[in-house]
Amino acid sequence: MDEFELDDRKTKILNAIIRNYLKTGEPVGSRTISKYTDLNLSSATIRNEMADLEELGYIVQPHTSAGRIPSDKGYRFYVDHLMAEKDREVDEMKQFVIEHTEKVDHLLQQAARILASNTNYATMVTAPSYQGNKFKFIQLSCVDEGQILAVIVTDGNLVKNKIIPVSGPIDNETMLKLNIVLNSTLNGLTLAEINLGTIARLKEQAGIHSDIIGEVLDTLSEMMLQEDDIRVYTSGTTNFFKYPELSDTGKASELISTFEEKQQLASLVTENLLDENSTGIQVYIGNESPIQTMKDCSVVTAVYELGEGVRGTIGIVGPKRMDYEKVMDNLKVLKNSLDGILNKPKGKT
Amino acid sequence: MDEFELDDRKTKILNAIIRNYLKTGEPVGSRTISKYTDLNLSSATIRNEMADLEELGYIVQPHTSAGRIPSDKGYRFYVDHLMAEKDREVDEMKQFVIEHTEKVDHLLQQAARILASNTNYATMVTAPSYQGNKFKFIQLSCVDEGQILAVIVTDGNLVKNKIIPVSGPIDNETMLKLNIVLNSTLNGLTLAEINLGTIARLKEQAGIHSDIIGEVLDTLSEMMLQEDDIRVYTSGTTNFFKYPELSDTGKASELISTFEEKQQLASLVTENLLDENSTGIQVYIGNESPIQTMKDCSVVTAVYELGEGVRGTIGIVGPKRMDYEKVMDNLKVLKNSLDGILNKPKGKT
DNA sequence: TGTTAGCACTCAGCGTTGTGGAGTGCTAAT
DNA sequence: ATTAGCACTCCACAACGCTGAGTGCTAACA
Repeated sequence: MDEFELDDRKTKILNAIIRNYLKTGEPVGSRTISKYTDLNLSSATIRNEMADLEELGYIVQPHTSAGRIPSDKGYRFYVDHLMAEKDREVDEMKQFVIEHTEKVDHLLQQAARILASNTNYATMVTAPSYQGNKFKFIQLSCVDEGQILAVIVTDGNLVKNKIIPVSGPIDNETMLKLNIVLNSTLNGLTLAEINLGTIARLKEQAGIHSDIIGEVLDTLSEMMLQEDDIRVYTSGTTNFFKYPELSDTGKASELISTFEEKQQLASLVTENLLDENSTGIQVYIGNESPIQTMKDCSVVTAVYELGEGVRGTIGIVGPKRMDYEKVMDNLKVLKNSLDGILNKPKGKT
Repeated sequence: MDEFELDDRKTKILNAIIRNYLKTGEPVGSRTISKYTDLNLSSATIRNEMADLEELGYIVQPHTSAGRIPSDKGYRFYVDHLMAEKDREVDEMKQFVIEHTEKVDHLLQQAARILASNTNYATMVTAPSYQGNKFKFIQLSCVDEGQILAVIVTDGNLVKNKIIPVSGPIDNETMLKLNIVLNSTLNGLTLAEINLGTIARLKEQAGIHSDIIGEVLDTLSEMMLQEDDIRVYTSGTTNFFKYPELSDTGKASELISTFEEKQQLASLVTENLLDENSTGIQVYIGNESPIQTMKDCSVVTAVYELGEGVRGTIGIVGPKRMDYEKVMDNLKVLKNSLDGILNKPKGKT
């Protein structure tokens, strides 16, 4: 649709402007372009074209008699049409992932850190969530007179536990029975598949201990709408200071706050997790981002899938003039490394 | 020792200087003091005394013809001798804690947040660690052919789990036996009390499945030296920008980075956890802090004890001219609220 | 002897000014 | 359609000078 309003020369000029701006961060003037590009045009000609491009909304002028910088629309055009695909920088990362498969927590924190130091932007990695995950195993045990421990394992081998207070002690036999009932009823179900019918049936079978079942199911549903519990690992938030356009007006510090309040980040990221099975990479430019604080930033996210249904997100937040190619490359590589890591045979000898 | 080199008047003047500086953050001049203090002295006299105080090392001059600001030694004298003890600001916090006892994670994050918004400094709260904690309950279960799940509960109701891969399937009976052996042998022991003898005995009883026992014990010891896994919740790191003496030279951004690398914070805090049973509040001024990044800050920490042996730390990091009274008050209150929370009867009706 | 008033000196902070460079838009020539 | 040239705009930055706050020192005073 849009791309027809740009002829070949305009496209080239726009491309040159953006590339240049991405590098320098300074408004770029007509003279610069007239030298930079292969099509040999004088600065005056460029000026005319730039005036057109500005009218079309692809670039803007911070003030009269300054060069031009890309608008959101300009950036969008760039990532959609102009950007080259590359495949480099694969090595380093791949190794890193393979080596540290033991602890998911550390793995992800590491991932965030490397990504940040690689790109010089702020990064975040959300821990896998239980999206559409099936039950594998549930176990209740008495730890104490008034307390029982519920442990829940899902298909992706994610483990969750909760201590449930009960009114009185429960004998071993009841415990065993409850376990059997729970396991046989719930096994193989996804969280979403538990409905009132299931619950009623469970409670019936549990007899006098239906209250415990209730508690257990509560824990389950807690797991479901666990938005607020999503673990988010961040790194390189101070990178915001490296970009004057962000660090100037205290925006950087707002952004850092946002990164500390991991909840918000989580929300940014969950919508991708749910909506799509698209394995693609999402780019939000400026106001396209759902988080207001980031209206002067670009956000690039990717979904990874550790194991069957166990999904998380990687994200990078930087200035609009971020190096999109590099960022997307990095994301792709990391995503590939993480994908299916749980299903792969362990690296141990 | 030191305090004898200061007569009464010098003490009063030093006190006035520091209090004033804490409020304003500006170097304080002789004239200000001559009006501020009750002892009616002219600015000239004050100047003489200030010259003395400077020679003694309690105050310094940022540059000629500027007022004086407290040195580290001055601050130290202040917190040790001059500071008034108060007991206010108890209300708000107490309530907060009582209401949200469900999830420790959230509780602590909340604690950090409130503390930060209360004090306007950066705060951190470390999650409880298993220091000297006793076993209460251990359970192995088969989740899969090649995998068993080990769940460990400690005295403080902290739950830890790990999935252990095994070579072949294990029948239910063996499982049961292993559980019994583990529980009966380990019950009531602290992590430190497991020695080679215990291990040997366990393995012997386990027979052919001693390898599993080995794995379990590995998990246990992992829990022990879990320094690197200490959870740290931070909040208000951007508060550093509120204090020019920190935000100027990019120190703030270094500090924020330090707060992102939670490991370092953990190390700052663990020494208190281990060394002392002192329930006191620690104050590090400037270079007294073990973390180099914080040489221009003061750090105040307190140890809380959620339950028997389940300890964590609360800490506040701010400029040297922080409001020590307020900070220590807040820490005390929060500490009191957290202390013994696990042992208290639940607030539910 | 301790305290005070007065004076000369220092220095950071701030607003003012002016200059240079980069960039634009427009017009006229090619 | 493209280009060269010119006048204009505006930001960035350095230089300047002023002001206010503060000191140290000396001389007078109780």
